[in-house]
Formats: sequence, structure tokens, C-alpha cells
Amino acid sequence: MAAIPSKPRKRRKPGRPARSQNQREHLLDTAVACYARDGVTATSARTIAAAAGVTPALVNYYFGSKERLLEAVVQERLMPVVLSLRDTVAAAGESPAAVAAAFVRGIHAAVARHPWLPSIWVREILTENGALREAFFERVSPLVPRLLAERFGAARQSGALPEGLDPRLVVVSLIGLTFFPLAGASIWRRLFDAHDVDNEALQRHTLALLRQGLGAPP
Amino acid sequence: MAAIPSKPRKRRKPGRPARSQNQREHLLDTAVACYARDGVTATSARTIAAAAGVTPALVNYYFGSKERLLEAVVQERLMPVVLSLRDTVAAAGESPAAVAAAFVRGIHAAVARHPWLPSIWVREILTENGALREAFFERVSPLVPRLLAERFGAARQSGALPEGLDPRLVVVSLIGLTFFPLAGASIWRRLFDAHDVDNEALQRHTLALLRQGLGAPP
DNA sequence: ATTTAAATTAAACTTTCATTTAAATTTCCG
DNA sequence: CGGAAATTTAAATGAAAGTTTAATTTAAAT
Repeated sequence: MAAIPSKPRKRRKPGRPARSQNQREHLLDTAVACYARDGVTATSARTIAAAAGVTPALVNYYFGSKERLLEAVVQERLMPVVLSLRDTVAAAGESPAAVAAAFVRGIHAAVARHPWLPSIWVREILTENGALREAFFERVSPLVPRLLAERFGAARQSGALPEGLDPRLVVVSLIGLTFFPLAGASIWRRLFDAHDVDNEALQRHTLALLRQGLGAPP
Repeated sequence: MAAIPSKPRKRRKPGRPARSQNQREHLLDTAVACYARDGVTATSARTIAAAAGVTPALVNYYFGSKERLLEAVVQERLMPVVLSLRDTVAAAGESPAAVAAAFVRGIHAAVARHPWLPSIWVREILTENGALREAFFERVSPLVPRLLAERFGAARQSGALPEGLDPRLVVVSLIGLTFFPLAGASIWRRLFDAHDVDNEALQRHTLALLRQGLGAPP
């Protein structure tokens, strides 16, 4: 049986195109979207190229290898977001509640601009052999998680942290309360028929939970 | 240059082995560990076979295909844990705090037995094209998340849920507060030098945060 | 206008993967 | 003990992956 070329796909001939867009930036954006959708390791260079409408060879032309494309994504897409988040947190007040609120708002603002963020975080940083784990330790963790832990640690020493809470674990809880619901938004919206709940409502809920908790069991 | 057989690897010859262990169960355990470490899509049948000390052909002998191995892992490894968790939650009282506490304790107990659980959850259920997403909707979500949402919904109607909290989002927050810190345990222990904090301390912290929150900003 | 540099593709190469097949070895049942 | 069924491997096959190379087209520089 012969393959039927139902769509006579017009493949471009080789050669520099007339008015070329910035393919390098476009490849970075496409790659980050593919990483978020399928995971870094499961994303082939061919997939990224196809999604960007180019050939795999172009990926290597701009980045040299699959590995260095990931490195460029970290440097040019992930790190700017992290730096901006650090500034937001650093500008918050001293009280744990204020720092936590600034973090929650900062994450929500970042995700509104960069929807790929939570998915990549939970897949590639959180898990055992995540593709961004080392990048996280070396470049991200000194900027945000350590800063948060210092603030909460100082608050505990001045008695401003409620009894029973570990300042380091407050950082962990905060990340879990923000990235996790944002990463799974499409899941719980579908599951609970909660299409009425937008991210702003989620943010209000999270801040309310952080303020007062659920109360004590009877 | 000739390959040097430094370790004269003793490859077994074909044939049924003398006293065979249960390779099928062993392959299921190995697969679930590989899934947790590298992610489902990034795990090749060869990787699982090598980790289990057998050849890839044996994977197909027992499961027919890579895809049906995943299906068997869901049915025979994941689902029993989910069913047990549902019983724990169903046996809790009516108050939101009691239900939440039962869930947190149930998750911690399950993870103590099955360390692969949080990693697989955040990677394969939470994210956009996660390999277990459909299995979650069809088989897991009716058992646990829906049950939780019903309890919290009832609590809100009887006024037992604090102001500002959405009963459906309480479920999401709960999962984020448990699976996320457990999945990332090796990260934050290393990051904060918190090797003194065991999972029991984490559980106490989480329950304390759920009880009282962080307090209001000044 | 001519030359040089940049951007892009097609095609080829090598590796890795999932799967199939045939053979080998052992257990189980009569 | 002897044959049928079960379990395992080596080897082969075909598809997909990452990368390299050479060719081709356009833009930029002189």
C-alpha cells in the first residue's frame, strides 16, 4: 500500500529564509512548553523541532545539543522568573504571615505570565532524578528557599512563629500550597467541576488557609 | 582497540532457572521504583529489565508490552494503596479537622510502606500529559478526592468550615501539603541540612499548620 | 555586483528502543 | 522416567532518537 500524501505538505527547501523571525527564542519557548507538557527526558529534539515548525538539525545549529538546549532554557527562561520572585519576597515585611503572603502572591503572578512554571517545577525539581535538580541546588535554592527559611527562622527566635511549626518546613509547606494546586489546576477543575474557580479565587483560599488553618478537631 | 572483558560477565544461558523466584512480582516492584526515579515515559523496558537482572524479552513474556506493564503496576501496586487510604478516610469523624488529620496520617502511613508513592503521584498524575492521568480520573478520584470533597462540603453547610475556605480547594491544599513535602523530602533535607527532621516530625508540623495556620499579618 | 557570512533543510550515520522468534533449560504431571 | 508446559535468554528486526555533513538559499558587507 502506498502512502497517500493527502496533504501535499509543502516542505521548505534548504536555505536562509526571506525575513527570518528569531528562531532561537522561538525554540526556547517551544522547548519550555514541551518540557511542561511531557517532561524533559521524555521530550525529544524532534518533538520540539516539529512543534516549532523546523527540522531537528536547527536545534543543534542553535544549541549544539539537546543537553545545552536545556541549559539555555534554565538560564534564559527559568532564572529570570526566579530572580524576580526573590525580589518580591525580599521586599516583604518581617512577619511570617507577610513573607508567606508575598511568596504566594509572587508565585501566582509568575505563573500568570509563565504557565509552564508549576509543571516543570514539580516534575523536574521535586523528583528523584529530575532534570533540573542540580540547577535548582546551585542556582535557585540560594535565591528563594534559603531566603524564606532565614526569615521564618528569625521570626521563630522573636516568638512570631506559632508553636509547633518548623521554620524550614514552613518553606516546604508554602511551596506545596502554591505550586501543587497550580500545577494540578486542570485536574481539580475537571474533577470537581470547578471551572468557576479561577486562580485568583485559589489565591484567596490559600491565603485564608495560611492565616487561620482548619481549626482544631473537636 | 579490542574491548577488554575486564569483568567476564557471566550471562546466564537461556532456559528455565533452577528454583525460580517470582519474576513477575519482582518486575512490578522494579518497574514502580524506576517510574518513581525517572518518570514513566523516560523509563525504558531495558532499564527495568536491567534493574531487575533479566532481559527485556522477559518483560514482554510476562506483560506483553511496555504499556500493559504500566497497567499491571496501576492495578496491582497503586490501587491497593488507594483502597486502603479510602478506608482510613471513610472511618474518620465528621469534622473537617478530623477528616484532614485522618488523610494526613493515612498518606504518611502509606508512604512509609511505599516510598515510590509521592514521586509517582506528582509526576504522573499532577502534570498535563502524566502517564497515569486517565487512570486517576477513572479509578482513583472517585475513591478518595471525591469522598474528601463531600465531607468538606457537608461541613461547610453545617458551618463547621472556617470562612474563606472552598471545600473543594481544601482537598487540593491537603494533597499539596502531604504529597509535595514527602516527594521532595530528599531535596529539603539536603537543602536545609534537616537530616534531623524525620517524617514523623513532618507529619506533626503539617497537622499543626492545618490546625492554626500562620496567623494574620500585623 | 561580488563575495562572504548566516540560516535552514535533506540525507546519512550511529545508537537505542520495543518487540518477535527460535532455542535452551527446568519443572510438572502422568 | 518421559513428554508437555513453563521460563528464560540470545539474536534479529524495524522504528525512532540524537547528531553530523553537505548543500542551498538569503542577508550583509565590501
